[in-house]
This record gives sequence, C-alpha cells and structure tokens, in this order.
Amino acid sequence: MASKKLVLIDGNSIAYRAFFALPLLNNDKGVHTNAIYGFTMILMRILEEEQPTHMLVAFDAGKTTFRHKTYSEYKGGRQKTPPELSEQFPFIHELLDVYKIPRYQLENYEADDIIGTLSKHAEKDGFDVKIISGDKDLTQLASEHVTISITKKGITEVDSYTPEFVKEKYGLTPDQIIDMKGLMGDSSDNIPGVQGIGEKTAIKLLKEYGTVENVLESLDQLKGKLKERLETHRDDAIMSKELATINRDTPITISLDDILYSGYNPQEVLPVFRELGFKTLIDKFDTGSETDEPEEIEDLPFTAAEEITDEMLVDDSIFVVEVWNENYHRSDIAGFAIINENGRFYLPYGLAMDSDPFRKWAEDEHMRKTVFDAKRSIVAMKWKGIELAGVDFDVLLASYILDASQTVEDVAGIAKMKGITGAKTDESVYSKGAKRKLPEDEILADHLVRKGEALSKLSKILEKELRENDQYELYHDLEMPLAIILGKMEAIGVKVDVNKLKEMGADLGQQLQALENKIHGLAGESFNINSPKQLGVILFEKLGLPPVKKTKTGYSTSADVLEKLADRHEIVEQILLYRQLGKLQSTYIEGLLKVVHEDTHKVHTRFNQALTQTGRLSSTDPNLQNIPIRLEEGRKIREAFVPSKEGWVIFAADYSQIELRVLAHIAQDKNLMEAFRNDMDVHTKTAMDVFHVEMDEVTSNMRRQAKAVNFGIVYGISDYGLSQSLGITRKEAAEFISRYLESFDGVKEYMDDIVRDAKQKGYVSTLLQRRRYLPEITSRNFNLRSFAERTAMNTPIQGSAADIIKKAMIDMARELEEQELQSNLLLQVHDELIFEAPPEEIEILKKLVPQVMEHAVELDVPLKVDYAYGDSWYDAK
DNA sequence: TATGTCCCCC
DNA sequence: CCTGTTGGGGACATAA
Repeated sequence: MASKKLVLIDGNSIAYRAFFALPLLNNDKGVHTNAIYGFTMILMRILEEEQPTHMLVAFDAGKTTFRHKTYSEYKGGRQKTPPELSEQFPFIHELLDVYKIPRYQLENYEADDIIGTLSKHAEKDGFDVKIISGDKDLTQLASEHVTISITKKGITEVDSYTPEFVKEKYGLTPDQIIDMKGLMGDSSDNIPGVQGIGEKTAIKLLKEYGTVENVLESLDQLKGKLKERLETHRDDAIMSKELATINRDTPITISLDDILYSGYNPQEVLPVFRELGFKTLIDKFDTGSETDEPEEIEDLPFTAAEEITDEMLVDDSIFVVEVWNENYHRSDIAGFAIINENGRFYLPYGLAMDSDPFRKWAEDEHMRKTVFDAKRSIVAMKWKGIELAGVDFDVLLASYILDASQTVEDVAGIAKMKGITGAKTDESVYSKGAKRKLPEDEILADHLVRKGEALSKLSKILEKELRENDQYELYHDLEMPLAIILGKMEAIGVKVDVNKLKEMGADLGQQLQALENKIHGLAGESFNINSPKQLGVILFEKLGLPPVKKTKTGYSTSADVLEKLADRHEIVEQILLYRQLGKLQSTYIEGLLKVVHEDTHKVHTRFNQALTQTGRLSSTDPNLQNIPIRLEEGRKIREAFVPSKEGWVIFAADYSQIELRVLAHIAQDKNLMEAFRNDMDVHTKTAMDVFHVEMDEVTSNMRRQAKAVNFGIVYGISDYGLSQSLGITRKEAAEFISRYLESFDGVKEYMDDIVRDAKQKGYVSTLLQRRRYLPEITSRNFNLRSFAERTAMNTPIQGSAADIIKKAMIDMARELEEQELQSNLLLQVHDELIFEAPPEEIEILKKLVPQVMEHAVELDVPLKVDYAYGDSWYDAK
C-alpha cells in the first residue's frame, strides 16, 4: 500500500513570498497577479513533486490571536499588508477551490497553529508530512516524518528542514528552535526576547543548557553583562518562548479525512488561468498533462461556395488568404475563406479569381477586412494581379505588438494563447517538411473557415488589449501602414547585375582553388577546410599549434582564435583568407544568384515585421540587411545591386549615431545632449571624457576604445563582451564602463532607473510604446538576470531607434506619393533607407529624404542624416 | 532533419 | 570567489 503523504501549506506566508519575489504584474483586467502567479507556480510544483494523498492550505484568521492575550504588542509595528497584495487573496482562494485543495482558517489562531495541530495528528497516524512556508518558525515542527520546506529568496528555491538539517544549521534540535526564539526574539513578529542576545549567543547557551528554563536556572554559572541581561529580561524570555511556540492542540473542526486530496480537473482550472491571463501556465498545462487528448472539436457550419454571391462580399469581413508557400512571392494560393455577418464561406481559388465582383471587393478599400499577416496576403495577391485593399486589422501584427516574445506560427498558435479553441494548426492539417501537402478540398475548406472563425474572435480580444496597453496607436498608425509599405518594397524588388556576380564568382573560384591547394600543401594532406572538426585536427594535432579555446564539440577554430595563431604558422593566415572569400562565394555570390528571378533579374526579399524582440525588422531570402561593407573585397558585392531602370541611381541615406542620440534624449544626459547639439564626433567626445584629455590629445587608439564602449552601451553588451571586443581583461572593461558612467551621469541614472522600473513593471517601453517583457529580471540565476538587466537598458534605445526609422518610412512613402515622385524605396537596413531614383529626382531627394528622416520625431537632440548616391549600391557611399 | 560552428550586418 | 557574450539570417558539416 502506498504511504500516506500530507502536504500543509502556510497560505499567507507563501502569498507574501510570491508577492515580494515577483514584479508587480498586471493582467489585462488591471488586477495585480504576481502573488497569485507565484502561488500557483509553487502549488503546481508541489503537486508534481510530492504527489500528496492529503493536502491543506492554512490561512491566518483575523487580526488578533490568543498570542495577543499573552503579549498585546505581538506582531506590532508590522507594515500593513499592501492593498496590491490584499486584492489578490480572493483569487488565490478561487484557485485553490478549482484545484480542489481544501483551505482552512481558525478564529484566534494562526496558520502555524493549524499546521502544527494537523501535522501532529498526521504523524501519529503514520503519515509523511511536508510543510511549505516562507517562515522559519515552522522548523520547530521537524521530525522523523515531518519535513519543512522554507522558500529562500525567490520562489523556486527551498531549503528542506529535517532534524538533521536543523542540527547542521544551528547545532540544535527542532524543539530548541523555540528556545532560541525565546532568547533572541523575532523582530518580524515583534517578539522581544532578551535584549542584547542574538542568534550566536542563543545557540551557545542552548547547546550548553538545553532550554530557556535551564538557562535561567543556571544563571549563577554565568557572569558579567550576559548574566545581567538574562536576569533583567527573565520574564521576556519565558514569554517570548511561549509566543514562539506553535500550538499543536488547537480546536480545529476538520480532520485528516476531510483533507483527502484526489486531484483536480484541468478543464476547471484552465478557465481561471485564462481569466487571470496566465499564458505561460496555460501552455504548460496544455502540453504537460494527459488532458492533451484531441479536444472535442465542434462542427462549424459553413458554405462552400459554388458561385460567388453578394452576401459574401460585404464590409467588415474576416478574409483568409491561404498562401501556400512559406515564401509568398509568386506562391500559389490554396483558397480563401470569408466570414461576415451573412455567414461563413469557403471560396475555392479558381472560382474566386474568375469572379469580377470578388476582385472588386478585394480591391475596394472601403470593404474592411481582418486578416492574418497582411503583408503576406497583400503581396501574394499582388503577384496574382489583385491589389488587395481595405486591410483593417492584422491579427499577426497585433499579437506581435502585444508580446513579441510569443513566437507565432499560425492562427491556431495565437488562438491557443488566448484560450480560443476550434482552429487547427497548419502542421496538423498539412504536415511538414517533405510530407507537406494539400488535403482534399473539404478538409481544406474546414481548416480555412476555422481559421477565419478564430481570427474573428481574436481581432476583438487583441484590439481591446492594444487599447488597454496604450499600444493601439503604435499598431494602427505605425506597424499597420508600414506593412503596406514593406509589401510594396518587397514586390518592387531590387535589380541585380547577374553577370557582374557571375564574374566575381568565377574570380573568387580561382582564388579559392589556389588557396585550397596551398593550404593542403602546407598541411601535407588534403582535407575539408570548411569542417571545423577536420581543421581542428590539422591545426592542433598534426601541426601542433596550441588550442586557445574549446567548444563543446572540440577545438574552436573561430577567427579570433586563428588570429592569435597567425604568426605561429603560415597556414593560419591562408585559412583566414579562405574563410573570408569562401563566405563571399557561398553566401553572397551563390546564395544571391539562387534567389534572383531569371526573367526580371530582381531579388524580392521578405522583411519579417513580427519577429525581433526589439522592434527591428529582419530580412530573408535573400537577407539584404547583411550585405558586406566592412572589408573592400566584400563591399564589392554591392556593385551588383543596381537601379531597375537605365540611367537611374541608388540613393542611400543613413542616420548618424541614431542610437546614441536616442540615448541622450531618453536619459536626458546633459553631457551627451551637449555633444550632439554641437554636432561633435561622439566617439572622440567619449574618449575625451573617459580618458580625461583634451580633444587634440585623443589618440586613434583612445577613440577606438571609446567607440567600443559606445557600441557596448548601444547594444547592451556586458563587461565580458566589451573585454572580448577590445582584447582586454574583464576588469579593465568594467573599469572603462564605470569611467564612462561617471562622465555621463545622466546615462548612469537612466540605466539604474530603467532596471528598477523593469523589475517593478515586468517590462520596458520604447518612445512609441513598444514593449518588451523581461520576466527573468528577477531571476536568481545570475546569467538570466544580468541578461535581462542589459536588455532592459538596451531595448528602449534600439527599439526607439527602430520606431523612428519606421515612422520615417511612413512619412517618406507619403511624400513620394503626394509629390508624385517616381523614386522607389527599396530597402531598410536598421538605420538607413535605400532608394532607386531617376536622375531628375536626385536633387529633390537630397533635400527631402534628410528633411523627412530628421523630423520623423522631435527629440531633445537633433537627428542627423547623411546621404550618398551612385550607379550601384556600392557607389552610394 | 536538427544542431553546432562560423561569420556577415547594424 | 565565479558565473558569461546585443539583435538578426544563412552556409556548411555532422550526427541522428
């Protein structure tokens, strides 16, 4: 027979712990939830780990207890329970109820006493007892069968107090804990103890005499101040011991039979989680329990259109455009679904595309449509000859704005987060990888209609959340219009000089062949230079070079390692060169040629607008945001990016030091603002301040180091990161940073404030109200916490810069349209915009682009934009 | 197909 | 005392 296990939880104490350990999070109803959340986390862990057969959560009742009769000042001077915590107790009670965990409180007694009494009964009946609390007082109950788990600083770590543990920690038995309290008192409960006796003295006395009473009877063996103190406070000691003693014979009205625990039903718990907005816990639940049996999906009636009718084509509809390929450029479309006040409809692709009314409706901007991934839908339709308009709400973008950390694959992914059932994942319907295929028409139709149904519910929920977070403007006035602009940029594409690329490729191929021969010759055998494993064997075993660094799979052969070995063997330099050219060949020549469209010689990148945690864009297939520039050999790749029309130019404009300007503004740092107002070289200025020298004394090395520090500030790197980039010790790097912060005290203040703010609110914000949640900022794990702290400092800077250039793109697109210019915006690379322009518009752009970009927002420092243009991207420098 | 290593950009 | 590396995309090798 399985043994009986009783878990007793000190409800008040755990709620307090959770409250103070976690940031003061709000849910979407404005209720603070941190204590509820922490409490639930602890509860879930206990249920998992202990598998109790019996369970009870005890709470304190009322303000006065029997202890107040003994000592009216008991628990006096205590801070009142913060209202932010009090308001959470009803929810904790509700949660316990749905978990079917009994809770109990008893007039005149504290939770401790209830726990003491029940554990006594249970012990007698042969139970194993586990007590959970944040209060060390309970450790007096430890025995062979009673273990007390005390939460440490956070909520995840606990100390388990067994009699052995108590012995080890204090050198006392558990029942001597109350004697210890009697002597030393307890400031948190306002138990006086004997004045002048602390933990050390108390333990010493008890090791010698055993109990408070024995100590007091043996006073004549003591002397001096100690004896004097014990004599004067004799009564205090006795009373304090009494106060600290848990009453194990309270008149409880429940028995062990009443607190049998037979588990809970996740279906009853989930709605409460949803109500509270516990996304992560919902996920844990859905995947972590056996309730994952395919939920009973209700039938969803819809009409599979055999002809397109007017009732399908009305204002305010959900519009599902099922773009088949991941890369939506020139992709097939599997079909459409429309949901509106008239019903749910599946529209087969061919039927819809042959319908004029459908085309008209799709292109009518007054026919408002809610979609998932507006840009994807618009661009895919554009390739099919339809200019989709009237896109009014994008569930993907809204979800990204609300929380970028939730990676979203499809409609079902978002639906699940928000507790909406009925939608199926794309993967479950289509399979993935090589097996991915279109299902039969009925299944496809059902899938698309279900997506639409989920979108309909989601759009309402997400819009409400955006407004509550004060993020609706960001969504509606920034990201949504930007999606349209990005779609145009992608569809226009960038012209590539294919022949130029091929020439460069042939040339590189020859150089690589020669290098390969040379390297193999130097190594004395032929091997795959691209294989770190094989290369490691050659360098560190055959040639006997010293391995500088290891990776988890073997020797590191990274560039910084090789650079250290460069003067020890001729082969190293050749390998570095081989790597550099090999990268250009495979990624930029061959990689680019693969994605150039044969007929137009254009590449059509996709900007991912809903991916990065900072608000930046990213770019794929091809990635046009990482085309080489630093080294001349690589930079030449840019010669292959040319205007799409004869005689036009590439016009590139970039913000100068936008992140540091944003930092100056956000931090309101006088020194940094002054530097930018005077248009100083900010790295030189930093060097002057960090090294305490005059402008003409700044050496190029000082400027280089100052630049690295600025880089570190902007990108949120650690002292370790800075030490790596400068090749100095971590200590020296830390010294640089602290000298920087002394000179820029506004920045220092900002850094301190933003971390504190993030801990309190759980997130940081950018200029335009973009958010990044940082739950790990309160982690006890140094790495996680440090990373979150640096993120808190960095994201408002990088994210605000991203906000600004996005705004500039919208303003710029409007200007191009209003002035009826032919120039096209082609690319955005984080702090620069790249256009193609007819020669007659160059003079206009030279004025217009900097004007628009510099005034996208008004900061307390000027924004500065540089520009250049030429026959290719290379020449726009 | 997934993971690790390396390297390009801002 | 130590811990450990901004945000991305992509190519290639290798193990599974």
